[in-house]
Amino acid sequence: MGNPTAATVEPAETSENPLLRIGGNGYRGDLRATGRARHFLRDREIYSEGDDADTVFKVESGVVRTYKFLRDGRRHINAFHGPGSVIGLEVGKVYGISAAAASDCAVISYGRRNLETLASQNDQLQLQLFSSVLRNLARAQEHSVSLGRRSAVEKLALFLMGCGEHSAGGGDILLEMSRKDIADYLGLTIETVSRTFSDLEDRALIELHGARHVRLMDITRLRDLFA
Amino acid sequence: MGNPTAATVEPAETSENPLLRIGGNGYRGDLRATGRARHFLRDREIYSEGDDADTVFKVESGVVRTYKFLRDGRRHINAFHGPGSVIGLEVGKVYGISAAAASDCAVISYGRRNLETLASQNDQLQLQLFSSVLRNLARAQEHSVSLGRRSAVEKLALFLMGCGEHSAGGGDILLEMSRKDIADYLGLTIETVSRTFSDLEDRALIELHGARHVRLMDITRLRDLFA
DNA sequence: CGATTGCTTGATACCTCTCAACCCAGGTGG
DNA sequence: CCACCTGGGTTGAGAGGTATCAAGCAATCG
Repeated sequence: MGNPTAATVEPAETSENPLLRIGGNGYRGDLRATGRARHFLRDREIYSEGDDADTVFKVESGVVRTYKFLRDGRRHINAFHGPGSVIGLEVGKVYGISAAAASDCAVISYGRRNLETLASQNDQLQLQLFSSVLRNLARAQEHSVSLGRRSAVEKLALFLMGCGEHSAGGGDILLEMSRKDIADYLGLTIETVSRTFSDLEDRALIELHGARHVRLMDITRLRDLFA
Repeated sequence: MGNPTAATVEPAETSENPLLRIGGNGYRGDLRATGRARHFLRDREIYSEGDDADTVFKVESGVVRTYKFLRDGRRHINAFHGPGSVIGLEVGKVYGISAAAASDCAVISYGRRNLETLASQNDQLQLQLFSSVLRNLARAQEHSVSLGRRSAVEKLALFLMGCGEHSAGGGDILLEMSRKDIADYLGLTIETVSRTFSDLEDRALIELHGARHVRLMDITRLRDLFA
């Protein structure tokens, strides 16, 4: 951890995660089933909505964003995924959403088929995948509430608090993503995000040291902002 | 089907669903593990955020809404669940969201423990549960885009089209839910929902015969509304 | 029949978007 | 080393969409 990272990114859970151990000590099956380490530069596409969903990914470091486009170009970011998050699991043949690197990041990719056979033989792995999806769902539900019912300040305060929880400490946050990413995640425009940052700074709730470095100055009042 | 139902409600899938067959032909295990049929009147609570998540439900008929409250009373409805939908599966000890009957409805309840042991012995059931969660996630993601990036007309048009897909046909819809439910689902107010209905009617895209009975008059132009 | 509840409609306020200018840091090339 | 360009971020003015507050209407219920 210690990784200044995105909001609502889940804990690393390195210790008890079977996916990480596949191919490591203990596993004796087909080697092709093991994950393959891959790296993506910032903004590089990982998979795209509509593509054949033949690969599942687990984030190792950095932040991945999953997102969708409307026909007229409006974009919506559904989630930021930090270390430990599993993405790319699908019911159907194709991905229902796109994924790209929000920052430079490392992932492990697994062939869907291989993962499926592996999982059918390994209850713990199955459970891991299941809880991972369940966590993604819970996060999506939580975020929906923000999108549907919260104001710009509330959204941003909540977002920053989320980032703060996973960063090293002291309320110092290094944002991995651009203003546009944040806007598309919170259902706002860049301008409103920027203005809201300034607003929070005027109220002395945060300090901005450059666009990407935020310091949370008054956690209590920040928390009060979103009831 | 033929059941005039909610938006984004999934197909009944009665034929190939193991959950439905538990306790029916073939099953030989502990009887307490089988589902118990239950009925809920409109607006009756099924489970509540924070409660012990010891029961899983499968909707048989009617519509269930899952929702959350903010401290100040604002409500957000995350989804409407029609026949075939499974709700109440959780990672943690407690429910992360509340569920209530949006219309009178019938559900089958399963003890979590029982379901878990059952699933560990039954691959097909496991797969069913997994895909059910995955479908819920996909729906949540799709809906997020609406909440974050669509206008009131777009939201409502999309909602109505979703309802239409699952209703008997001919573009005749009987809404199971109130204006407030729709508003809280789409991230709007009752007034805006009402105005938008009237707006669509003025444009001759729909006809209203009472608040709950909607007829889609121009599917093509309705679809054009949300790009 | 009056009261209640859910829905519609109107007037106005407010929040966020849109369009536009500006700033700043970083990179390039003369 | 500096002029220039570029892209991301900030700020401003005005427009527009949705919320808010308030009134009215229809159906339901006691």
